[in-house]
Amino acid sequence: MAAGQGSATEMTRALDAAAARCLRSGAQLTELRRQVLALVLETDQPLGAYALLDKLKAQRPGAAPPTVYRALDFLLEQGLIHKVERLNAFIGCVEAGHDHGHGHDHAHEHGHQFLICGGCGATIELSDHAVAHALADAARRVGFQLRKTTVEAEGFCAACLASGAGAAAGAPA
Amino acid sequence: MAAGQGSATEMTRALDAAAARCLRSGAQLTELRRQVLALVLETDQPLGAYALLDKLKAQRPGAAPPTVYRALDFLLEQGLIHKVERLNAFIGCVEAGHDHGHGHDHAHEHGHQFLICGGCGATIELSDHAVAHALADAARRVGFQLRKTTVEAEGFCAACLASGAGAAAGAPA
DNA sequence: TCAGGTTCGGTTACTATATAACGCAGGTGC
DNA sequence: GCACCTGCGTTATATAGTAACCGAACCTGA
Repeated sequence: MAAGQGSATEMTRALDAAAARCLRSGAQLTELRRQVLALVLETDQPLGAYALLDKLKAQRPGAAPPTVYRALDFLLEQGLIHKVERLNAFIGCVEAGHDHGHGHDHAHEHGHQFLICGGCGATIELSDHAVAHALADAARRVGFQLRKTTVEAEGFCAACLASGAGAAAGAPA
Repeated sequence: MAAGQGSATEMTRALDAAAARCLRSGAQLTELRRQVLALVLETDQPLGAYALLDKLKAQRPGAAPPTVYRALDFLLEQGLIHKVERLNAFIGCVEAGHDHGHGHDHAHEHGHQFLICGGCGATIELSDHAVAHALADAARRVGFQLRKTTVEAEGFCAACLASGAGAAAGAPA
């Protein structure tokens, strides 16, 4: 359960695509980085750095905080994962799987958004251009040059609303 | 310098307005909360909880982490300050000053956005409806009920771009 | 006037998140 | 060989945030 990648094969394919993408940008997806990426991808929910560290220790007993943080920094730079600021946690980038020729240049991020369900903890990644454009417009209007955007929201997902989990908090009985 | 409120008088007026607003919502702006709010307001840049704690200790020698965090939680609930997630820091809410009759209900947040300058650290608060609406639309489209949104961006402010601080990072020579 | 609640905040201890600084191993180029 | 770079192990520490317990102040109702 909680598998972001359905099968080992799929995972391998995703990791290889990531490796290829790194190479194209002159970076190297080393064994450590590949392990950390695999751990992030195999959980489709955001994973804290220390939760990740615990998992990593199974494969790499000597692992310490800098071990994971360095790998995470690399993966963030490569756009292979995202950080969910509200949770101080990391999650695979949905875009990273599809290998469109140029990758995205992490300077030309099209923007992404996270919706975090307070009921079940599910985190949904959107890639809504209207949101990205509205923010870009607002920034341009005050002469601000965007480099990286963080758009996150907390609330209730459709499933939790349907099952009434949102009712208690959203509409008091 | 770095005064969000131009004068002591202005600050007092802002604090009194905040107190009035708290009363209306059945809450109390105690001396501690008032001190913490004043410290946040007198710095127009985001302030970390521990930086705040240091300042607070001048007035309240026994202050400890829970002292500030409890006050900050209260001020956040009242909508008097915001948390900048990317910085784990707190900043006064620009809206809180103007005392429009009903306050805003912190359930009906109209949404706000922060633009954080990587050059000078300035943090600009926007209140752009287009951004808020775009996000609300995107959420509704996937059946997600928003409760609280976090929209933050890092980049370069107009002043830093003009003085060339952004050139190095934004447009390689 | 006293028991019972509530809010507020002091205090101690702790957990969680993140980074600094040092150093070494392996590759690359001269 | 020597200088340089990247990657990472290792130790220590900084920063951020909470849990739990306690007592003071203040209500309230009997």
